[in-house]
Amino acid sequence: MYKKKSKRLARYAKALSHPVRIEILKLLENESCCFTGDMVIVFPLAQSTISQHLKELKNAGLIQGELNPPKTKYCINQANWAEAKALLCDFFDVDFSKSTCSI
Amino acid sequence: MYKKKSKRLARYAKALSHPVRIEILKLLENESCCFTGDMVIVFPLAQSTISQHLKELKNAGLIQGELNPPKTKYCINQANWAEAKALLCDFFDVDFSKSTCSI
DNA sequence: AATACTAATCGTAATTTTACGATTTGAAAT
DNA sequence: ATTTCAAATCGTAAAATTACGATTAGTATT
Repeated sequence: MYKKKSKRLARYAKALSHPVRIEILKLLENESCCFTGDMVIVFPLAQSTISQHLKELKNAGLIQGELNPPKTKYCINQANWAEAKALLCDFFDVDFSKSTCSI
Repeated sequence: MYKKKSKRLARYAKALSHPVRIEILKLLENESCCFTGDMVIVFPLAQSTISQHLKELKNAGLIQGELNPPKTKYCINQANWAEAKALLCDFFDVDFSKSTCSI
């Protein structure tokens, strides 16, 4: 049907298609890790709604949750994050392999 | 509510959240321009469905249509395309300003 | 004026997304 | 054994997405 790359990219893009999910990921980028409760405080949404968005990010593979009862600690799934970045850079013709060039 | 950047990025990501829209954009990247009819031939979807997807890409600002009756020629909206690229690079910490460094 | 052609729009159905409150789960502390 | 707490799940409603066939619009051509 569609190309594998297109499907994977669309999948990641879908995960990024809601502002709260963008901001959750930004938070995890900065803080490296976060509890669900922290996000419920930060964002003006019900706890169940935040959980739902976290589940979607997890299903898309962008984050992973580590059980730490009664809390859950979330962080970025680095492998898939890197894949998403690579797919997007490829799509937009960004040569990210040179992005560390300092000259 | 949400940060302006997050909303814009989410908007662009949403446009990219369907495989056929990814492939339409790839086609436009390669061919630089395309008629609706070309895409109807390429993709296994009804003409009305393709039109719908083109409308979404147009609403998101990623493409623009030039009336050329009875045909319509679509191409990438370079300004918004650049913005989407910049927002994504910023989000993924890719320094795309250095992407042309050849050393 | 009538016809032909492309593409947009309309109407519709099925599915998915988004959001919420209420309930449940599962481990820790009392 | 109960209670407590965070987080997941359930049930549900409203809205949005995706897809299709049918119709309409608008320009060229005959």
